[in-house]
This record gives sequence, structure tokens and C-alpha cells, in this order.
Amino acid sequence: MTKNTANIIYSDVTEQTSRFAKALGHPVRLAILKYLSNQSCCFTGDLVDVIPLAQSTISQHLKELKNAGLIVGEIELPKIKYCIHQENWNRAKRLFETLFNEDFSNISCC
Amino acid sequence: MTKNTANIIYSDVTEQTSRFAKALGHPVRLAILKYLSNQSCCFTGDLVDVIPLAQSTISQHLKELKNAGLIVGEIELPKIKYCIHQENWNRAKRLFETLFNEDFSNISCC
DNA sequence: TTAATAAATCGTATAATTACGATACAAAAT
DNA sequence: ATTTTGTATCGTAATTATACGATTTATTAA
Repeated sequence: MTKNTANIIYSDVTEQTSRFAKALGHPVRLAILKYLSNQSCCFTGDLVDVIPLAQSTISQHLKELKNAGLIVGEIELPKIKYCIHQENWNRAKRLFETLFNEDFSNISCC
Repeated sequence: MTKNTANIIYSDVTEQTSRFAKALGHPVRLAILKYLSNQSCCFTGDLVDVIPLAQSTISQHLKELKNAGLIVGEIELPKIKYCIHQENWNRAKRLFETLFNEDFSNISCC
């Protein structure tokens, strides 16, 4: 029953969905996105006041959201303005819609 | 600028959304859910044939999906039948709808 | 020029995740 | 009674994530 770690290839949809989901998989990052959505953009400085974590930790979470493509940082010195990445956000929205519309409600055995 | 690790309290919605997102944040788990959705329920045995990972690894992923509440395992000896947890799946669906309907498209600065 | 501010990055510690093989266990088949 | 089958769990290794304080960098304000 030995199975290789074989670099499994997933569909782009699966890859991308899981990448987004992973980025959304931490309450601090959801809080950041929520905060961003309530501002018409915001600065990381604000986040440090709002979220009781070290600045470096928040910066790290911002980086992950950036890497996942969910936010972008525009330099607007002396601050960096973080915004939702509209296009990718909409993409994520569609991907999750697709995921949840694989309607499971017709499953009979449960 | 010292911040405590202070056990931050998040809203139930944030907690629950991040928990679901985390569970969805791995391609294998998405593949499992997809496979489950295409059967009218399935057995872990099938999954081992379909996904090139060790049985123990798949079992571990099933456990995480179970812990997140996204699937349930019904004993139907000699196998265990895994199914989507309808109620929680719908809950997840609603939570992600809520998340993505915090409409960010009115943000002007990006 | 110097100090202050915003943010990133570095180094590090700890914890969680992912994967494996081996083992255990319960029920079914032989 | 023994073997087979499906599944979980254990032990372990490697990787990734989370968090911190300290440092660095760039720019603005004094």
C-alpha cells in the first residue's frame, strides 16, 4: 500500500481556491480584510492600533495576504496604503461560489 | 510598541469562517470534498485509489475535515462512509457569501 | 543634520501541518 | 481460528506558520 509523495498535480481551480482559502484561514487575516473594507483603504499603522499583535506579526500577515494576491500595497509615503485587490478578490468570490455550488444537497445517504 | 500575544477574542463569525477556510486551504482536502460530492457518498478506500498519498495521510486529512465539521463519517461496516455535513456545509457557504459580500468595490483609492 | 515615523526584514523560538511507514483494531471472509 | 480488509492511530521527520523583539530602511518633520 506504499504510495509516493508524488508531486500531485491539481487543476488550476483547485490550486487557486486552496491558496485563497489558506490565506483566509486565520482570524487575524480576516480581521485585517474586514478592517480594510471598512476604510476606503487604510494604513498598516492603523492595524497595529486595532489588533493587539506586534507590528512585525501584522506585517507578516499582510505579506501573506499580499502573496495570496488578496491585497496590494501602494506606496504613499511615508506610509504604505493597503487595499483589497479587487480583481483577485472577485476571482476568489467566484471560486468559492463555484466550490459551494457543487451542490451537495442531492446526496441521499446522509 | 510592545504588544502582548494577548489571546485575542474574535467574533463567532470570524472564528468560524477562518476555521472553515483553513480546512479548505489544502488542495487534497478540496479534492476529497469534490470526490465526495461526485459520489452519493464514498469510502475512504476509494480515496486511496484516487489520490496518490498514503492511506494514513488521507485519513489525517479526513480527520481535519471532520474536525472542521465539513464531513461526517458514518460507520457502515466494514467500511466508514464519509459524507458532506450538509448543515455545516451550508453554514460555510453562507459565511463565505457574507465575507465576499462585504462589498469592497466601492473603495475609491485603488 | 538629526529625530521621528511607518513599515519591512532578520533572527529566533515554538507550535502546527504534512507526510510517511508501522502498528492496532474491528468485522468479514475464509 | 486465521486471514483479509478498511480504517484509525502512533511515532517520527521535515516543513511551514505564528509570534516576538531587534534592526534596517526610507521619508518626513524638527
